[in-house]
Amino acid sequence: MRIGELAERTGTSRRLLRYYEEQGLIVSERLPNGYRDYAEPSVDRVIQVRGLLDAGLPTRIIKQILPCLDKPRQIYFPDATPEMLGTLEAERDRMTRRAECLLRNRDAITEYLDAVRAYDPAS
Amino acid sequence: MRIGELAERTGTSRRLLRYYEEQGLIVSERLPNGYRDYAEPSVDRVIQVRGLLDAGLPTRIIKQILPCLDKPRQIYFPDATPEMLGTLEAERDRMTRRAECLLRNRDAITEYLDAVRAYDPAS
DNA sequence: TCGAACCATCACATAGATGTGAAGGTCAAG
DNA sequence: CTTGACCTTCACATCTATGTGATGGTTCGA
Repeated sequence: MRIGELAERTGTSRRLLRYYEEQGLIVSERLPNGYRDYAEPSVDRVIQVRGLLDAGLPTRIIKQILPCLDKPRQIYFPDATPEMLGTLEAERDRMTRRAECLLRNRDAITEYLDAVRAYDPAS
Repeated sequence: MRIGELAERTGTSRRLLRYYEEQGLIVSERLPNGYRDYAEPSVDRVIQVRGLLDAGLPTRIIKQILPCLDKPRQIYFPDATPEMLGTLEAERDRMTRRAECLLRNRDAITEYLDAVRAYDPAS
């Protein structure tokens, strides 16, 4: 598919799709006329990327995480240097802390909303 | 305490503490000489703010969430407009989605690491 | 009293994710 | 053959969170 369709299906501007490609987060083939040509899995990939960006990860880190997400699992073991593995572990832990922070605060919001509703059931 | 101590205890630059105050995320008294004077709870507050910023929330939203986090619970019911409650609900749901995204991807990283380690137990 | 170590405000710079628009190529349908 | 809707690259603008440095006031200990 061309960039317009991918943009529409992922709710992402064309500008950003090109940016993600520039950052190495997605790839595209080129049609004979120079247009970008995306395979079907690009849709999920872009959605993944957007979710991670929205959760505060920079493209630099997302790029390192992406190989972990490819199913069918295609692990290029030789590429997995010890530093790389260390980075992944650190990021994984950081993601856990982030998620905990989000859930903790989310629960506080829920509590707050419940309290307000108990006070004024009309809302 | 003055800004230097708060900075040290929260691992945050003085510059950022002043910025958070400007954004309405923290408050401070002033000493007779004009220096900022922070109460003890500011430490936790700053840590909260940093966690939420790191999880991708903009200061604008964090500011709206903060009143939910004050314990002992001090809910200013008259301030709770219906729009405000709607915003809170929406943000709460967004936080849930963010956390899910983080945990999902974190699990994928863990799987990946396990697979690599199964291949080469040395790492 | 002087210097070091705080503090203040203010302005300018940077980096990352994004928007916008210019200038121009491709293609299909009227 | 022209028009409109795509696409390309490139450059510049914007917003937010941050760094950095200038300029100057306060306080405290040698």
